[in-house]
Amino acid sequence: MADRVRAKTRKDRIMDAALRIFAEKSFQEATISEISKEAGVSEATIYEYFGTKEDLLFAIPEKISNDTYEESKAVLPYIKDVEGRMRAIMLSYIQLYESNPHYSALVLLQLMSNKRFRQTAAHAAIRRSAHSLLDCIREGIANGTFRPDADAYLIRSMLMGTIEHLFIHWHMQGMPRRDKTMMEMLDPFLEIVLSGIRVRKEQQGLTLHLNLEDARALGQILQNDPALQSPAQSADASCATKEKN
Amino acid sequence: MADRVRAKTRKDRIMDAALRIFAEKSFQEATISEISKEAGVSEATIYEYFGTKEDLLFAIPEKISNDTYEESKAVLPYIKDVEGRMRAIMLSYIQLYESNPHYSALVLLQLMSNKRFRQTAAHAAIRRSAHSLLDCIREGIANGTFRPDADAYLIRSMLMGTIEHLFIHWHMQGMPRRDKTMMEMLDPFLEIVLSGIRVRKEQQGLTLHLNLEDARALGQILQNDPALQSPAQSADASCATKEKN
DNA sequence: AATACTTGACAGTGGGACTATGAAGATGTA
DNA sequence: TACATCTTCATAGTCCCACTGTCAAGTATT
Repeated sequence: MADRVRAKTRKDRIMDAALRIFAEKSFQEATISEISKEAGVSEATIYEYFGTKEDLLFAIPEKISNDTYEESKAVLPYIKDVEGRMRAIMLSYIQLYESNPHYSALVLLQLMSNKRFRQTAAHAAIRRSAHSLLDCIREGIANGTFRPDADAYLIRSMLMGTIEHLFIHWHMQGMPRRDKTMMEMLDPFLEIVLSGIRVRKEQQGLTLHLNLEDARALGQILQNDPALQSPAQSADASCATKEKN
Repeated sequence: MADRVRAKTRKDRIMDAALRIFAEKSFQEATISEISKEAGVSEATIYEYFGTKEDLLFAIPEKISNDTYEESKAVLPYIKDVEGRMRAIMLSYIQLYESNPHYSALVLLQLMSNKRFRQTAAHAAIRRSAHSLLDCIREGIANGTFRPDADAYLIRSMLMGTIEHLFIHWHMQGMPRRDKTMMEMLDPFLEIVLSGIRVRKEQQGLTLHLNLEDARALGQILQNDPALQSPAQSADASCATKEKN
């Protein structure tokens, strides 16, 4: 029993050391002997737990990927509106990547382009997360939040691709430079994407774009109209008016 | 002289073979001996032209990256409006990636995450292309096409990140599956991004959103107004009216 | 014909992933 | 305490591959 615990910490020590070294150097440039020294175990022990160097690599992201998916699966049902759910998913991605830079470096720089990684338990968890984002978008299209001609796959690629691109460059050109945090960029980013696929609220009615001159003229007309003299100065609550600048 | 030509074709044969093999397997799994057989030269010859396997890798994308940049540099000045120029850049990316799948696999899957590649001539050319996209966005912000609070870096990351994401997945999960071509997705994609950062045309005036009922009431009022009896039934040409569905 | 340059064949060298083996501990059980 | 089992380690060795060095055989160039 104490045995099991010991074994577990040993295994974890190996994975911790490997994560650090794989992320800082790269999978290819890291050596098993280096990892064994860093973890304080012998090389043979590493080969006992993980058959090959690549198996070790694939084992590392498994736990964290799974936990992240399970957590979001638990939380998402409580968020009713589609956009809020999408925002929550994106936020959890950003937080995951930002607070585990080694993990994100590993996944985005080393694993993303590895064909064998795609047949891995860790990748399955990542795919499930990505799928829940796709589901949100589809639901938004189905329930009339988003335009029916929106391409759900494209939207998801925009959301994920942008975040991944930002983090890849964050990792590549040394992390320091970056005036804005990722978190601060999320809402402006989402607003651009979502505003581009939302169904316009006034779909059933009419939209008038007036320049200042014309607006004044219209105001005059309405003021002079006898039908409007009795109520307050504004016409009706159901006539939404939006000012720009 | 004939010597030089021979040398050049030999060098090119090596790079061609290497590109194919690096892209189909991967840099790590490819061997020099394999490339030498495919190119029909001896291993020693490869080491003569390219000092190391990695130097060979870095040499491959140099020409095509440079040519692409030079071509766009020649064409872009003829496109006056910023959005058209941005579309041209994106289109050239897509065409480059789509018609040279080996090249895009190499750049997106093998080189993107290689720190040493960033100090390479090929990467410098890629950076210049990316910079011209950034310049377009900044110009759009400066000349009032785009909103002044738009984040040029974010926009560029959206544009590049989405395309890269789409192509990475195109390469990874076997290229077949994909009902729409990348080209068909470009305009819907651009429209989402651009509509999210454009300055609204009627910024100086007023936008009225009316439901059907209110629109009819307004119509009544305008019809009854004596000031509007003489001209045609429509108010004024400068009053833009847009109908939705 | 003579010289210089290019290419190829081949034999190493070294590093690192992985295997095999047996000894030394650690743990559990009678 | 004695014995059996399981884990860890150290060591030695295999294999593969990038890379080096050498030399001989072409192939221009003069």
